[in-house]
Amino acid sequence: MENKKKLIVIDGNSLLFRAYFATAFGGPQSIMRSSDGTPTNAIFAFSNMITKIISSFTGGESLFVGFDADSHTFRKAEFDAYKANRAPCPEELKPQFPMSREFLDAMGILHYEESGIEADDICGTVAKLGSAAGYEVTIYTSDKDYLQLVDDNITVKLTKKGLSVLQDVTPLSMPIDFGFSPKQIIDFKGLRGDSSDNLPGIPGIGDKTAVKLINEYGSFEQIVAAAKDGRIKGKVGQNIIDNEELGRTCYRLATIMIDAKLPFGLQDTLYKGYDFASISEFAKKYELKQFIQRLPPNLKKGGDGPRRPALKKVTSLAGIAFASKVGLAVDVDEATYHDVAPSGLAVADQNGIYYIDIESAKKDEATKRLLADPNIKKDVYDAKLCLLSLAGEGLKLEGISFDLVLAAYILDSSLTASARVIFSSFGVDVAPSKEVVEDLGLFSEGEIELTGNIAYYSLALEEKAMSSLKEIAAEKLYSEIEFPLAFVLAKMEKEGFPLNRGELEKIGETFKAKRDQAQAKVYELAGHPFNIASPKQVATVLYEELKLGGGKDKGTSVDVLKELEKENPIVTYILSFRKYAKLCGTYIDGLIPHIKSDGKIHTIFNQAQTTTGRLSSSNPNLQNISARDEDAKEIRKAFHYEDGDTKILSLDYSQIELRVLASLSNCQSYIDVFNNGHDVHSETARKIFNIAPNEEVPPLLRRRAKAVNFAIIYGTSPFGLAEQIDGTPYEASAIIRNFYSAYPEIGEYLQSITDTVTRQGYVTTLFGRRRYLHEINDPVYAKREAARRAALNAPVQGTAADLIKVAMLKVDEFLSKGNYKTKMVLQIHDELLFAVPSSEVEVMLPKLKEIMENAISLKVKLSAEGAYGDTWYNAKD
DNA sequence: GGTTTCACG
DNA sequence: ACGTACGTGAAACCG
Repeated sequence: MENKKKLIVIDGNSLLFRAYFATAFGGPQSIMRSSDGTPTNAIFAFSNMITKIISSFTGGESLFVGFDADSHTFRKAEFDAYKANRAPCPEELKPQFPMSREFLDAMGILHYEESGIEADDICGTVAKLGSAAGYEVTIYTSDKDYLQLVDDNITVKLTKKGLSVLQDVTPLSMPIDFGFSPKQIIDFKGLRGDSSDNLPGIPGIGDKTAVKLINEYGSFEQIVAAAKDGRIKGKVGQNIIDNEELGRTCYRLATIMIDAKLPFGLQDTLYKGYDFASISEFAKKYELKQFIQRLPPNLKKGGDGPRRPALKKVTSLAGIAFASKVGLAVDVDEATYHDVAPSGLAVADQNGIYYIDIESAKKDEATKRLLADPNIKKDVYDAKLCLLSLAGEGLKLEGISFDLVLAAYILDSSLTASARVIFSSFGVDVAPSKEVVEDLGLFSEGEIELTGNIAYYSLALEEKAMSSLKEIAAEKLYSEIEFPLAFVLAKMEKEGFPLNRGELEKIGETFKAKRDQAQAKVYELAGHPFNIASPKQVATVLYEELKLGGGKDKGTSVDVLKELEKENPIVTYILSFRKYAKLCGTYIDGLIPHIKSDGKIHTIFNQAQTTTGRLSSSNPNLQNISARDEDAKEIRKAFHYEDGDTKILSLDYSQIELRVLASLSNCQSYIDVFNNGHDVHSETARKIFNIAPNEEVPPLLRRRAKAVNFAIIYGTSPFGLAEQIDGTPYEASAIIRNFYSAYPEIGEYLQSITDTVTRQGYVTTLFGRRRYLHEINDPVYAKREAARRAALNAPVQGTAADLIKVAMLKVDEFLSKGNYKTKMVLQIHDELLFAVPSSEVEVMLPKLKEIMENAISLKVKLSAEGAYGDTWYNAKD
């Protein structure tokens, strides 16, 4: 069969309505909006649908969207009640109609509307033009009237549920699904009417009668004739005769025009691709963050964005005269660069982009010289990844001068760490455009082009990024903290942290045994086996079968199950199963594949991930190894060095976030608690519960005070605190009031944060790291409040993150300059772990403690506590 | 791919 | 009257 040209026709009104209601779950108050309150839910779903449709385009397809212009149509002129029963358009949808046209313009998609005729007349005309010209036409709509257009070339895709479930209607499927042929939908509407358009049809005729009559007599006119000559008996026949004209009117109104005069032709519907600058501006304007990622790069029109030279694939860099500063990118998977070798690398300057495969690079003296030459500066995207993935292939890299991902992270920590999104924030698309991929002819070559673009634009954007950093007064945060830290983290990742596989497996055996015991008890008490790992099945057993907690499904989280424990011992066993299953899955079976041939785990420290400035750890995450639960922390015993010499030193900041809060708020009485070496939770308990200095603080009150201190950092709410202290919100708010009267400066400080974020839309840490809270002025109260709490927490959590980063830099400098063998191996937010050979054990603890405590100067003393251990488990007092 | 649960700070 | 702690990553389920 020949390949027919494709034409997609979309009823814009119909789809936008669908898009709105498919995403307006919580009512108008909770729909998605941009930060100025503009509703964007329908646009979000509509644009996703369009990108999904065009994602299958390979070039040469046509695409058209028709809209209603207004309610003045020829149908309304003929029949005053036409569509008179329509519910008014939701207020939140109205502004999204012009936005959808804005979207289509930005995407380069032809759309049209005209006063007097409706979207279906425009779409019908375009579809039939396409059909006549032999196109394979697909119409997207939720309106069944369109079925009259179905022919050998036209398929209608009816939305069934939301926007994702579609029913294909073809000439073959129509009689099966609807009981008549496409043309007969009009006859059907003449008889039956259409309640959504307020067309009454013939009184007394419903779906069944209409289908029956159509099958018996064929068309509306033939049915009228049959009624008149008595072939249709009884009330039905009489009704047809009495309402002949009304039926005929309905018939006419249900007929879609296929000969509307349009000011454009079929050839104008050819989709020529989108302009990246226009569409990224649109996405930015309405804060559609994920949208850019979904854009099919092969449909981007070339020539937009800053110009760049064509990429050349080479097997040697010999003879190429590069500038003294180049852009460099490594073609490697960012999640597995410790294990999986890169495919190649790209080097670029203003005049050229060169890609060399990894095997050639390893053999090429010119490449090795360029990479290792500290005098040839390299601008990169993700220095740590470049450094380590090349090192893994024996390629030395020196002279890294700029890291775009870190600069972008400081400029906006909320951007997702995907290269395409980050570069798009500078107005550049690094995904290769259609022309380029076509020239190369091979899909896999896309990665090569991407690498080349990243190399080129990392260099090209340095100046722009640096001046933006200067504008927000964050160039020091970049150049004195984040950029140098990348090299420290690279060392830590490369060094790794030892984990003994055999011992871990042995610990795993005991966990598995306990898990299986718990499972057996659960099955026994439930009377049958089921999947305890499935929250749904657990809920069925607990609430439906055993009728616990009154038989009402309250969820299956730990808090809920703890409540139900006294009702039935099965709950205890379910909790036990959960715990051991989690340990086996995540910490035994999950960690084993990450142990490399050197007996170590090499995590990845994500430096441009969190919104607050913290690091995160992945592949695997070594920042959440069990520490609280007695059984679970046994796992830490398997982390140790095998040489019988190296000890693990753990040093952690005590109450770092509360100290930061004391300093930021300049609350002298709170500062004094720390500077006098007192226990902050006990002192807080004394203040808020009025405990005399000569009295002991009861453990319960200390626990409650601790919860209060945390509540303050997290953005207090009486309800949330009440939950934590097992009290009432009333009690909790009294306690919070007591706290603020004891430490008034803290209350004033937190209020100032609320004011600041509401006014300027972001908050900053002590080092000028910003966090934007776009939702702070959201019309939805809950979103606004969530943003406010995050804003209260961000300066505290973020300053603590900045602080330990400075400490890490100072520690690294100390260890390097002193030529010590001690290595810094892990960072866990307020804690640093070191591998210390016995020869250095004596000097290290006090020295590192001192460096950490004096890393920066706050209004409050810092304190770091630590201990050595043979294993991670023992590295504490 | 989104949701639930749970490990950490 | 709202709906209720901040920041992460991994595994498993489920549609």
